[in-house]
Order: sequence, then structure tokens, then C-alpha cells
Amino acid sequence: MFSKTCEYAIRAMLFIAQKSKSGNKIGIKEIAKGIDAPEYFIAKILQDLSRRGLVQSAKGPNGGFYLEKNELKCSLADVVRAVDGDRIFSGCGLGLKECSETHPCPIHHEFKKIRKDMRIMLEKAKLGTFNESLEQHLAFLKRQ
Amino acid sequence: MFSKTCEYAIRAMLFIAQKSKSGNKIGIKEIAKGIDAPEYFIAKILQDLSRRGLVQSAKGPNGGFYLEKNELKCSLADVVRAVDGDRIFSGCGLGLKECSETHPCPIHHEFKKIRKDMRIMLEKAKLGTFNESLEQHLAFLKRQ
DNA sequence: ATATTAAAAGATAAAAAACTCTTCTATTTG
DNA sequence: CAAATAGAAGAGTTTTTTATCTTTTAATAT
Repeated sequence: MFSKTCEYAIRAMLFIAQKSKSGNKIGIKEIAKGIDAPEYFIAKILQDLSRRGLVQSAKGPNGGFYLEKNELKCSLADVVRAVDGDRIFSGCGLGLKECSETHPCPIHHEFKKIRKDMRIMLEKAKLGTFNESLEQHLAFLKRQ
Repeated sequence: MFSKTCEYAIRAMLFIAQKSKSGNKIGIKEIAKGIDAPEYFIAKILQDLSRRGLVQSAKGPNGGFYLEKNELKCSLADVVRAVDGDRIFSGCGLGLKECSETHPCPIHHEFKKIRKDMRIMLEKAKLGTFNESLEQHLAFLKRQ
């Protein structure tokens, strides 16, 4: 579905959203532990998301990553698009570059619906809206 | 969504379904051309599907691949499962191995619906049901 | 100012996926 | 039976993805 990079990215962003809500910054090591992902790899991914302006970072002591108010309103779809591009939202299910309404693959129309549902679901899911369920342990970002 | 291997597999199977309907066998070169895919790679993929019993093959002159009546009733879901396993039907959207009803990731429930819709759609899509639209050029398996 | 901290950047390595080539085996046809 | 055909099997290569390590840069606190 998503690339592994993208899965890590979403989990990291949700973790940062949760931990940085009171203006805290959160370091890469803590993030890596918090979502059970390889530290150096997560670092790279967040560097990239930071460059794209989806997350803020600060160097030096007490530095780390955090989300600003407007970034908490970003959707998972934004994260997915930043990492994987929009192939999942618009690509052909059978990998045909030329697949379109007028030149459809055999499952074009059926796929369109699925992709749309996926897009809507991910657009609705904002980074800032999962904190409660994470804190109440109704949802998880790693094994336990 | 699917691996490239799986995309080729589906397209190849639909092509074979279409071309082998009157008991014809169809060779790898023709398949590769017909779906615009790398010949040797398609050969490997079909070897695997043949071993798993999703498609028949015959060696020697006039040999090639073909589908038997019952195989035409196979669904795209069967092909996907044979090639990519069922991670797309049951895997966690955020890549968590331990994601479940009782230990869900933040988007577990939303994803469940999408995955289910996808599964139902692919279960409904039988290999034998696309011949007409392919023949009438209402659907395509390659660029043109 | 200097030492410390933590991310950025760049280079490298390992693993997986995608793709190719060569040799072997089975089948058919003359 | 011999020659030709076409898939099976195995080995090998290339590309992409995933992951790691090292050096640099920026910020902070003493």
C-alpha cells in the first residue's frame, strides 16, 4: 500500500503530534523508540519532511522536532503525498501509465472508487486528532 | 498498492484469459508484447503461477499458456494472493505487525473498510469476465 | 568563548525487487 | 529417431528501497 518509508513517516508524525502538543520538542532517539523504527532512517525521513515544511525542527540542546498549530491540521494524505507522491491516489491499479477514463484498464472504474475512499479517509485524518486515543491507549504506534 | 510483479501477473492472466478462450495456447513472447511487459520477467512470473496451479502450460511446438474453464472463474484476488500474499487484504496500513482489533493502529478501523472493499472488488473480478470489454476496446492491457 | 547538544547533509552499505541470460527438459512433427 | 519448438529451472545482474555511519552546522548554556 504505502512504502515502508511512508509508514514510518506517518507514525513519526503522529508521535510528534502527540508529544509536542504543549510546545515541547522531541528528539529523534525518542521518536525512534516511541514508534519502534530505525533511528537513522527516521532521521532521514524527518529531514525530508522538515525540508518540505510539514514539520519543524530545532538544533542544539533541547532541540528536536515539533509541529506548529497549522501543521497539526495537516492530514495523513499530505504526509503520504510528501513521501510517496500521489501514485496511490491517482495511479493505475495495474501499473499502466496511460490508464485513464478514455483508455481504462479493465478495473479502472472499480479502482477509482477505492482510491477515492482512501483519499477521503486520509484527508479527513488530521495529525492533531489522534492524541487522545493514543494517550488513552485506545490506539498504538508500536508493538506495545 | 500491488507489486510490479503482481501488476504484470494480473495483466498477463487477463490477456491469457482473452486469447485462450477457444482452447488456444499462447506463447510468452506474444503475452509480453500483448501487455507490454519484459518477456523474461513475465516468463518467471507465469512459471510461478503455473506451479501454483492458477494457469496451465504446455511445452514444445504449439505450446504455451492457457486457462481451463475452472481457472477462468479465478478472481483477481486469487492472483494477488498468489503473487503478493495477503498483506494487502490483512496487513496494517502503518506497517505494524501487531496491529489488531484489540491493539489497533490509529487508522485501523478506517483502513479495515478500505481493505474490505478492495478485497470484495477483487473477489468479484473473475479472469473470464473481461474478454468482451477487451475485445471491444472498452478496456486495455497496454498503452494502445 | 567554549563545550555540549542535536539536527542536517553527505556518503556508504545491505537487502529486496525487478529484470536478464543460459542451460535443461518435455513435446511435437517430419 | 532427429530436429525444432517452447516452457522450466537456475544463476546472475541491475535498480530501487531500506538502513547505517560519519562529518558538518547551528543553537544553547555555562
